[in-house]
Amino acid sequence: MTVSIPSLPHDSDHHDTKARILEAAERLFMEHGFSATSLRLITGEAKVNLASVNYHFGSKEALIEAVFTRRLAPLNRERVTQLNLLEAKADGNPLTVEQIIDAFVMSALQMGDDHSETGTVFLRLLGRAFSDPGSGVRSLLAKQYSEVVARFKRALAKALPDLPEKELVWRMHFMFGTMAYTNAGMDAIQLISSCTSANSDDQITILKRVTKFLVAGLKAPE
Amino acid sequence: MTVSIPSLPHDSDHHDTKARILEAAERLFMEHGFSATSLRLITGEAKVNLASVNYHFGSKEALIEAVFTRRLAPLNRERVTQLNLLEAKADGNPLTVEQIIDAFVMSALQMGDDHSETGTVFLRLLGRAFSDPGSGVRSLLAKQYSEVVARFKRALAKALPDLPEKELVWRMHFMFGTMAYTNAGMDAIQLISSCTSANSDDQITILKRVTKFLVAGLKAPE
DNA sequence: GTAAGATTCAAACGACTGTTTGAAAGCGTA
DNA sequence: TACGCTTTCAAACAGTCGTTTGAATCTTAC
Repeated sequence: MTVSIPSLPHDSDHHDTKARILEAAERLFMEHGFSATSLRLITGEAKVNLASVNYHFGSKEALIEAVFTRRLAPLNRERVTQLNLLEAKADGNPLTVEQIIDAFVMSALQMGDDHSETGTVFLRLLGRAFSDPGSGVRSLLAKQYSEVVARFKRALAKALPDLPEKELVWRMHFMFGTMAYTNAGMDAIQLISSCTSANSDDQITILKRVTKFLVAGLKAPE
Repeated sequence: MTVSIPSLPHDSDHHDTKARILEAAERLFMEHGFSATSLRLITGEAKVNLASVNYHFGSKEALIEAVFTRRLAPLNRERVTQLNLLEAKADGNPLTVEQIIDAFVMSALQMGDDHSETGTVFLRLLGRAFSDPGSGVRSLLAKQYSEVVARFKRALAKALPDLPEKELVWRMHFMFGTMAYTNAGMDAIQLISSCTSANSDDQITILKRVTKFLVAGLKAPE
């Protein structure tokens, strides 16, 4: 069906079918949500046959899981690595809350840079998924996040020795909420800004802002 | 089709069709999302005929809007009222950030009490809607929120005179994110709490926690 | 070359979607 | 009772959904 060039030299921009499905799905899931994104839309955008998603992934549900595991696993591995690095450098001394949150937030940024534009797309998708009720997405996220969350909880407990555990758990919950929403609705900032002056900032500035916000919230006096 | 009692005395628990649709829709939208909730599921749960939703509301999209406007308008009116009350009592003196956030957060709680259980259902639904990409839900929320957001932004700017406007806008953005996520994922707290000790708190305790978190974030030093 | 296996393709499957229809039923009023 | 109006109802509409199928095509190795 390719009319213009019968056989371009299987060069760049031609990923294999599987990867093209993953990329199109990632972006479209972010734009329209999971249940509102049809396989026909995905395969149409990826320029692959409809049946190939079932051939390569088995089902739509499995495709959703594949979209997440592809990016989430490396991201959370990086986060734990960064935290380990910090603690090794601190040599027993407790880290500051700033350092810990920085390790968590900025790892996401690095992933964003690694994969250029597609990384930020995934970050927003991640925010969406956290509040998506359907299917097994939530339980999948729980599994993928349980390790890194436990790790950061331990570090934060050491940095905030006077904060009861229950209080810490809730504040981490709020923290995840802020991040999820910030990622998901980066474009929705216009909802609350009458002037459009806030849009000109790049992602790193925004992440520094959210870090400052989160650190203050976590350190709030009892 | 009602087998047990042919004609119960059209007494309590029989709202009119319109209200029963709204209540069933509110709960099911929260549980499964918007596009994943079919009209047949709603009308089945509400025990009304399938066609009645198109008869009373016109379309599914219009039903979604009706679900929101029914609760959001009074809620935001209450928020503005509370803020006006505080400023009148302060007699020209600037309010504290605590007072302002309290007015915003606790108004939601009052609505939760007014309608008993259904209020909290709507609060979670609201969180969902904020990150729902599909349809015109977002733009509807923008319209419903624009007034109250502008009002609280003005109050916060007076309470935080040293904070640049752009910074304030972003911190309000984070604040909305935290609240949306807290409402949406109250059940998802188990994601990050290995022990299930945190679930026993009632809603007012949680809201006091989130208020403390938000106030600290908003007052974070530049 | 041919055969075997992996992959793509167009077409169709049954199930489900939101919406429409026209008749049936309820209901207040004259 | 008979009327007009509102509301309910079962049935069907056209369309989309995820998935399956079997043949066509590509790839690799002998």
